[in-house]
Amino acid sequence: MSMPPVVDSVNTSYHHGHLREALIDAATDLARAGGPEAVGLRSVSRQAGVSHNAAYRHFSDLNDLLRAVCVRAMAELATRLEAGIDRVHRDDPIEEARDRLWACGEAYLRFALEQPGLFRTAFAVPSTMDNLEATEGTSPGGHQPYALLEQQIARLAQLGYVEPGTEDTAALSCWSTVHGLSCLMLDGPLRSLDALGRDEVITSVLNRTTALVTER
Amino acid sequence: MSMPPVVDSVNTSYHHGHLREALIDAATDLARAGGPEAVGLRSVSRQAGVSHNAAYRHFSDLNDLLRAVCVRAMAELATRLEAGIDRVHRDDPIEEARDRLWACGEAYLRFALEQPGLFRTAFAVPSTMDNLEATEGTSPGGHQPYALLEQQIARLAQLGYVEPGTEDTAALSCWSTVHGLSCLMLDGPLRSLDALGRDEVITSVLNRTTALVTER
DNA sequence: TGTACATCAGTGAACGCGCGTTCACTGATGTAC
DNA sequence: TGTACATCAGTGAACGCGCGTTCACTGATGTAC
Repeated sequence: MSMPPVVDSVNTSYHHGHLREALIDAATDLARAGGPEAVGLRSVSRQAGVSHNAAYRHFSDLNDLLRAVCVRAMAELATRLEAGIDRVHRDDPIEEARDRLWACGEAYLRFALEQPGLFRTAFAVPSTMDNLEATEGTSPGGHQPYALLEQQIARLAQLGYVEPGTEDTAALSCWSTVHGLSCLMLDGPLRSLDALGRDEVITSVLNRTTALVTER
Repeated sequence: MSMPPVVDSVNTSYHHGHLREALIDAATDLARAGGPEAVGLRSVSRQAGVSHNAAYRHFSDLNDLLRAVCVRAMAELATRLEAGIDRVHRDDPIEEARDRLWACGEAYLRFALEQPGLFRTAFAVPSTMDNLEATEGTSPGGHQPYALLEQQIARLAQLGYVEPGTEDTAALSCWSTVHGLSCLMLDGPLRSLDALGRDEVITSVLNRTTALVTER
């Protein structure tokens, strides 16, 4: 039951020791560079410097590996959101709550633009055809990013700036807007915008969206 | 210069006559069923009942074919939006304009849910790495769906229900929201919602979004 | 403490698949004289 | 009107690729006695 030895340098021994984690790391690198399409059992094994069959000791098949990478990517997005939120401190609690909602949306968009591969991977959860029970895991509540958004909305509701009973709709609307703008700028018709145009669009849409939530 | 003969029944002759259109039709069928990933030169040729090389007489390569299918899918989306908008007639012009914006969004979401394959295909325009000039075609203005949305916003502005100068932001926000909700329900964390839950979410988010535009 | 053995975690060869693309070809069509 | 010929639009075989997966294997580890 003892932990396998930790080897920081390149492991040349037959037994790897941390292959599962190493494979997810490698898959994340590939996803970062090329999106979920770049994640394959062979490509990942190659990236990890291991024979293409070793992965089967740790994942039942490709989808199993993909799921793990999606979870990792989603967690990375959540970390970014949290960092963006925690950076905001204001004397006025109302101002703080509003700016934190804003920062949450901005971090989401920045992550999408700076890490398009990972962003797409986070949402490329393999279809659940072969794994019915996994359906439960796809409810919005289970997603850390959504939970963070809900917290900001809840805080605003607490301060009386969101009509009671409309928190869910407010959160879903915000999420939709920010997610949609991300998609439009990544793959969609807004993809050809330059950095300046992007910033303008981001600012104006975020202002408009948070204004909807906070003023009333 | 005469047009090739129109053959309605299955064409058994060596020369097809309308192969280009037939290939796009076949590709659209495949995209409808399986999304853009299902569109390949071989699969499409097979679907069209033609040897896998014939496509090269009409398309320079796979991306060329894919682009044609994207255009077709986007046009089909636009047709749906137009139908949804044109169905709305009210005595009060303000009510009409607001309901038309609502209908526009609803048609967008319905198309995404009813034709997920085509919807994803519409936005899966091949990357422009190999075709620099195509970049110009990806500005939002060139998209029929966006143009239709802009018309509704412009009408509301004309009636004094959108602050002058904010039309662009309003349109982009609406588009982002509706597009984002589509993505979240198709591939994303909202995919496991049942029909009833979807309808609730759609209604509440659309109400909220159009209210933002029209009341003020 | 030493040894036999089960178990685990890797390796490497092989299978079959569908793909995009290229090649030489052939059947059909249209045109010049 | 008839014929020769260029052009066009298909065919079918072949190449090379990367993929997921299976198989028999082997080196390393841990455990029972």
